[in-house]
Amino acid sequence: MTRRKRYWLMKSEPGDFSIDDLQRVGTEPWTGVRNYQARNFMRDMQPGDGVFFYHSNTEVPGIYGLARVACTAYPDPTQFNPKSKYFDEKASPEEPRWFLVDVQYVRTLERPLSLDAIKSHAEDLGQEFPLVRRGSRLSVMPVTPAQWEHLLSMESAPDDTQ
DNA sequence: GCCAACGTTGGC
DNA sequence: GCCAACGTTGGC
Repeated sequence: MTRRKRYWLMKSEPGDFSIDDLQRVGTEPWTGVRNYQARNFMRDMQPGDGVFFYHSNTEVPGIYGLARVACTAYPDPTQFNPKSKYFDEKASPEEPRWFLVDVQYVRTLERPLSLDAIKSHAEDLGQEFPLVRRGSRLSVMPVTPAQWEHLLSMESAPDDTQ
């Protein structure tokens, strides 16, 4: 069963785990997502899907790199570990609550796409793009092929906002 | 560090 | 099932 490649944006605090960390390790299980909507998106992912790696909670928030989904979703092991800060006492291996995918490094952007720059293209990206919607805290979100192309083109075509 | 926006929890 | 309280996210 194949389907067309999809695209996603995944947020991480660089102090926690940055694109440089991903480059170092190559592939990383995306642990710790504890939001149902974000979890559902991860369950929709398929190997090969494209990922924008977004740095949040940092001096210049924005897209810093590209990654790819490395596997289909499986239970997040941290939910079963009482010592983990992501432990969930209501989850069990028989009935896991939280799922994740492995994310594989592709490349670091030569010029990061700052949130400011992305916002300045909100018109082209469409109002439904969660990242530029006010108050959106979603840490995993879908990106349409058109949005993916547009954001990538911004990397090579710096404009007014840079 | 502040705080607005949002999701979750739990009393009723 | 409502909704107030609380905790978290994340830009600024």
